[in-house]
Amino acid sequence: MKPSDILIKKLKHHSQLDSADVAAIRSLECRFRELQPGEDFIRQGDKPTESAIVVEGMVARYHTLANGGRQYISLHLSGDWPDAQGLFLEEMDHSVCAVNTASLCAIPHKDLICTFRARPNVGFAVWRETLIDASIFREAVTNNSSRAGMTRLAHFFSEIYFRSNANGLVEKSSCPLPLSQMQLGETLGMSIATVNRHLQKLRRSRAADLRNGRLVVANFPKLSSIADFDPKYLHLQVQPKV
Amino acid sequence: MKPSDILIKKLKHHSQLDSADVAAIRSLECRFRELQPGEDFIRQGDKPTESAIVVEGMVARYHTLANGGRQYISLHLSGDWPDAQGLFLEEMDHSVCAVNTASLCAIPHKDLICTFRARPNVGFAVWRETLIDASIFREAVTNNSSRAGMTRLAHFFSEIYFRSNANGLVEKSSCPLPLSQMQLGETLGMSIATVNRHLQKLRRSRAADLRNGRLVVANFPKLSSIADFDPKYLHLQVQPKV
DNA sequence: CGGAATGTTGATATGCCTCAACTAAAGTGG
DNA sequence: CCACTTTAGTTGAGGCATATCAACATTCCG
Repeated sequence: MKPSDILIKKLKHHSQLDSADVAAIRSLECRFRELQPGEDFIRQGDKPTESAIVVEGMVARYHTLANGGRQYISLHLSGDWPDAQGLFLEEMDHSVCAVNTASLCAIPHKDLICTFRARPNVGFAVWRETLIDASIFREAVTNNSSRAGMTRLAHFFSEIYFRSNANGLVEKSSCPLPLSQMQLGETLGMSIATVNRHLQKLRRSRAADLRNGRLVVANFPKLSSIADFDPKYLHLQVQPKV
Repeated sequence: MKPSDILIKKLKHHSQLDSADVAAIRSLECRFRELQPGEDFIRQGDKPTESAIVVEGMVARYHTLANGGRQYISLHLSGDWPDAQGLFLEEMDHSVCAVNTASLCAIPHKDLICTFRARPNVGFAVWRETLIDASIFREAVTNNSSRAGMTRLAHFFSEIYFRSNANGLVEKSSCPLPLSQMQLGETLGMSIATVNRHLQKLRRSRAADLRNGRLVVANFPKLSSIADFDPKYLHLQVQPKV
């Protein structure tokens, strides 16, 4: 599948595009880039000149803290647009790195903006994409601020599983999630020990488990109910087959 | 000052608008609405048809939790656009309420979108505004997830003070912040008791204090340093006079 | 095969939550 | 205008969840 087709498919999840819009997207030139696990795509402080779509693998946004630590903000799957947030910003306020081996496809901002001028609907679709991103950030605020450890972990898993399903990445009730427990902790704002203990509890409850870089969801309804998960904030239509 | 002028001023903080753009914004019809303290402007689940600009007072976004509790996501000052996030979303994933008495000015989505089609630059400016919002959400994730209580409170105060200053709301080293300690707790993900204790410590340190609905910042550099605050994520140019 | 990264477990410490009592301030009605 | 009620702020005691630290097991990788 061509990168632009991945993108078109994603945008069509929530937006109407006519054939001219689709053609405009297809005609965008894009620069391929393969990243090694942990490699940065763009850093806090950089001035972005292009935006990238994830073609394969998983990519993460993160903040670097004063003490050198990391706070992961969001994860991005194939078809996601992890730095559309930089489209109209002078300077990156966060970094974007590959979690596992990932390939991205970068489109210059000027080409994008040119397309948005010519075909406002394409701009609106990408704008909507950035708004859904923002909605995911809001949910992360709520999740990390007001849910107990166990619920928080389960909520995070529910979201990843739900989004992976929408992106066609679920196979045999599991999806890729190549995070270490350390990284999980840096995502959820808890220590590695706590992550480990909650993870074991979740495993024993037979709702979900994280094994070999994959999230295995044995019982999604159970997981969602532990998680207090309501997918409305994802603004998607596709529901996982229970 | 006309509502559209407040908006134009805000957008010009970060975007270039030519005279035709300004004229297009000025020509938008807007419906005034006054809200009582605590009153909702729009609720989670509603289907938004218009977007509002804060003219006066303070407005907040929040999530309603399963247990009936609240998580405040962000605060909005005069000139802010607290539900631009709903512009391209079918259904609100959060609510927006007035914190104190507030007046808003609501513009129908269809008029806005029409303007964006005619004058892409206006759309890009508003888009940028929503991206700055998203950047503030990201910082809230980091603040609430990985900073200790004291630092977290100080960071929140620093942000409000900095943004208020950019919006011309600072007078004699203080700005409006009509939140109860309860609401502060629901913003920062801590209990009211903890908020109270940290607040007192901050007061004793003579960096900042919250009195009579105003945030009084006696020593902004000190507050920022307690807060580990770096305003880059706000993507503004205006710095408070120290 | 050796070393590094990751995961697991236990012991201890501590920050924060919960609850409860109390004070202070603000709003309300007689 | 005062008495009453309500709301917000303050303080203390106790307990729990989570952080921290340390040891050890396991897996991964060169």
